[in-house]
Amino acid sequence: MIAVVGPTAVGKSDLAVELAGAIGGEVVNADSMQLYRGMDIGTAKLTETERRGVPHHLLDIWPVTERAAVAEYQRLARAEIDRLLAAGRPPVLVGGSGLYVHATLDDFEFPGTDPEIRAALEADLADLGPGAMHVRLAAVDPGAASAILPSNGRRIVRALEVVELTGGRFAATLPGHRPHYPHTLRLGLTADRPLLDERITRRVEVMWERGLVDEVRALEEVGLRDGVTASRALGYKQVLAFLAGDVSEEEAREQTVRETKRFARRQESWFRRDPHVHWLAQTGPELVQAALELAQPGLASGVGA
RNA sequence: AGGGUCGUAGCUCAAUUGGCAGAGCACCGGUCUCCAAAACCGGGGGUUGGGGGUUCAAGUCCCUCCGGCCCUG
Repeated sequence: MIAVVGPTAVGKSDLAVELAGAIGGEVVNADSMQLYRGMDIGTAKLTETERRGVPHHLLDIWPVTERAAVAEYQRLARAEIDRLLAAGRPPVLVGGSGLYVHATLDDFEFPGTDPEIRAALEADLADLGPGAMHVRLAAVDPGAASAILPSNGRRIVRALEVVELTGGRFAATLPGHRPHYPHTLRLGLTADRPLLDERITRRVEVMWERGLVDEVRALEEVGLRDGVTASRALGYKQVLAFLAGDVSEEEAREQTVRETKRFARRQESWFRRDPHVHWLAQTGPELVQAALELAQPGLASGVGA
């Protein structure tokens, strides 16, 4: 199996198609926002033509109203990967959602979740603020409390949920990178800052040209505004603000560019920590060649693993 | 040309009667166990347009030069 990771707009999707085509594999999506049905332009989802006949999995599986869940994704992704491996079709996992990739590729177990407990805790957070919730966490799980900053309401709520649900402690630090799938090549794509920034700017411009605003309008009809996760996606959030009259269209586009650049930086810092990643900075045909050279020995011993 | 007004971080602007030059955004870095395109944290940044003067002390007061804007001719 091959995994292609890296910041947004470096060219992961295209490389994944090239690689899958070259080795007779199939693509598995690891992009949290491409999981949503109808979010095409803003997530830069490859078109049918661009997929060039290579089967893609885990795209368009959730309605925009659904709240995303890593654990659910992990289940789906591993099922898909296992199926492909069994069929002798090397999976090419591609996406920039660090947590999703990590949870799929490495040993990573999520404690459960409970909608009622969660809702109650979120209500408390809204009423009392993160500071008070942090005090509460410190009383039941001092270890988690010391690892989570008092200002980070979201993580505090999750920690309290896990403690309440399991009666145990909340692991507030990520597990190491112990591969769940042996013989997996992790390719990281990078580009120099100025180049990446330019690509991001151009990509956002193209999204507007292709009709992102109309896409968001259509999704608004099916409940995008109520989608806790989807409504916060880059581009979508800004266009929703424009449609609500809070900002001008120009501001919405500029904000999207800025936020996307910041996001790309967070993605890089996430993947940089994974010691298994082989980084590639080439572009064009050289990139595919370099990637394949790394992939071939891995495949020779890894198919069917 | 004369009169007025402004000039402070990359950008927009703060800074009592003269008293340690700051904030937002941008930029850079980090954290991350079910909303992760999320949520959160840290950091570097300045000859206060130039020069001179007054003062223990000048972004602030005085002179001069440069630049922008406004009014008048």
